[in-house]
Amino acid sequence: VTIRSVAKLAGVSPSTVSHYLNQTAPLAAKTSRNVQQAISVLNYRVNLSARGLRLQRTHSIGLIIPNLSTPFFAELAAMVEDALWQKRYQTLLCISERDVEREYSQFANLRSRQVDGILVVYGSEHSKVIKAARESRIPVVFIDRPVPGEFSLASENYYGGQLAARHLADLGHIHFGLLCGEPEIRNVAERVAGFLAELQSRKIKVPAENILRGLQELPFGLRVAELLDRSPRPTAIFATNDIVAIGAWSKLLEHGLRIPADISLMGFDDIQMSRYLIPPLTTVVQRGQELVQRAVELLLSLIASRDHSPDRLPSSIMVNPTLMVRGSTGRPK
Amino acid sequence: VTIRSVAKLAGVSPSTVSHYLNQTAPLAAKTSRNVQQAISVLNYRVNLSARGLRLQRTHSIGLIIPNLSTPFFAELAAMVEDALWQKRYQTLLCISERDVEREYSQFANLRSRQVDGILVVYGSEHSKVIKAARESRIPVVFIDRPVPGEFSLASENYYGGQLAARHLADLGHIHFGLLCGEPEIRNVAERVAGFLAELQSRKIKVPAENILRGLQELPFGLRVAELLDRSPRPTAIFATNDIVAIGAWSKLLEHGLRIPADISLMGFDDIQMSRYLIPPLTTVVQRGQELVQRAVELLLSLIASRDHSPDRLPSSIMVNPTLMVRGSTGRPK
DNA sequence: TTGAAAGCGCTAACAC
DNA sequence: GTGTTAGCGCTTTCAA
Repeated sequence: VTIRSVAKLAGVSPSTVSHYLNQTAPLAAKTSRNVQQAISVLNYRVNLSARGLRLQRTHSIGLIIPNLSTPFFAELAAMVEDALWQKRYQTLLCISERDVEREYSQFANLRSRQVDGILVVYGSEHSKVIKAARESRIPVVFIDRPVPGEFSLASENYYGGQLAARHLADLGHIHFGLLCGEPEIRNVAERVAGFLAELQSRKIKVPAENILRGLQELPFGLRVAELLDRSPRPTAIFATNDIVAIGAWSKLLEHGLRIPADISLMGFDDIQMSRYLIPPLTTVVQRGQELVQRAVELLLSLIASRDHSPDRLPSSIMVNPTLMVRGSTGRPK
Repeated sequence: VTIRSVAKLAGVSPSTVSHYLNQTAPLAAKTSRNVQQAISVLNYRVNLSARGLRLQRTHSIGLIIPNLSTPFFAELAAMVEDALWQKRYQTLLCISERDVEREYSQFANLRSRQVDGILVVYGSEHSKVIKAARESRIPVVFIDRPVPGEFSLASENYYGGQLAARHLADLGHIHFGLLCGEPEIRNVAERVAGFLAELQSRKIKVPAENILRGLQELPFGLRVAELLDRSPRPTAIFATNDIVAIGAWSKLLEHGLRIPADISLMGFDDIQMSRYLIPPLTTVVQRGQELVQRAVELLLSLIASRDHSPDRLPSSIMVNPTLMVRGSTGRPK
């Protein structure tokens, strides 16, 4: 059932139906009614594939994201879908698994599908998508990391690391343990750098053996046990994301330690779950909602202005994280 | 850059380029080379929007899912994206938030976009999507609940509830507490029914006051504290999903109870996180990977056979859950 | 082995 | 106010 069949039934031309659909010309009341009738009789629905071809606009956006098993990413994805749905855009989901090749071919595929724009939470510093974005004329906005020369939004991770250190040091902690995700991930590296820099400015050193490295996933947090053997034993643990902190939390409880009486624990991200642990997790809040909101607005405005205005200059927007003090941190004994 | 420009540069006709692209006719080696060259010079990529219009096949699938904040759903969504990507299909993501109207308009929108098929994890027993699916000719497969008269895959939740009860009763438990999600969600109701039926067959009664009801989300699990006041105090707790069990787990630890020495705890789903708690959670495994794998295969085969074969008869495939005994359950004191 | 031509369903000048 | 027509980029007979 096409626009033609509707036109035929209503006794008008296809273009009249189109005008009715898009309110692109005033119709006689009677004509309007006839068309409306025909549409509902036939249960007609516009073919967006055809419209997309004609308009060179599909009203769809590609989202490339490393995974959904990291709660922070799942939350981002959901916020993106919601923001786009509000604007009547369809989300095309691509999970890259941080695989550079996969990510790249997903990008190419999205372009082939004529999406109006692409949102990318990229997976690796060696992403080929940046170059691809630069070479194509399609609007792309990067989320979660600053990308020089491209439109991007990211959290100021270094500052977030500083916030964490400041909070713990202000409480009086001197002996620290760190659970660091992959140092190749720049966000992680910056959180750690900010954390250590803040401590250094207070003349506090963290011994190298107190800095553990592993994947940014829950099981890595279990390795916190290793830090308990150090002497002096750390009185505060900083994990580079919440999910690792949750792993640590679980292990610490198992060891019979009380949080925060015996040991303080901090994370980074503020995923939903962090609020509900007992004690709830003190963390550095990445303002995901703001990141997504602004990214979507930016992307849609780039799309809107694409044909009309001259090229806007790319810029990286940095969103400052904030400190959320909950129950998992306190003064050292 | 279109197929025309490629044709022009290569000195052939558009149809020849098309034949090259789709290997739908043998080309002279030399022609092939020319076309190949022109394609790479112009960096041509086929416009899938146009191809979709022409072929009446977009190689895209819609996925409607209640949310991504429930880890089980996030895992399902990721598995769907992956399975479809393997088959070179694009996933169009729609999050319904269990909102009947939203879900319905997402379904309609997906149809307008000419997706080849739709996968729906539906949000409510009053979903309008079932009716819509029945009235449209588009292949639809429901996941997570059986839908009479439609293609669907679901876990045998009643049996899963029985498995849980059997395990706990076999360990010698007599006094139980239940944390039940929304009873309007049929899956939940069936898990509970199976659980209670199995106990009843063993002449074990669960007092009504030991059955708490709430949302299937983590904070509800915290209410497990209420069950600790009952006398006799329950020695085993069954939650209708893992995330609620995790909430309970956290609260129980806070109360200084040892799991499973003082109290046993079971969940349902087997989300990734359950493996990493300490102690790891004994749970009923919903085989999400199998659900998704079979759903995708079914959907694609429906799509493939749509024009050729006669209509296949819809059927509900029930996947039996399995028991995963981990550390959170043991004999009562 | 290649090309001409029609058409997928829609929109938008432009004419009436 | 409404209709005619061309064309978005592609595939696919059918003919050469």
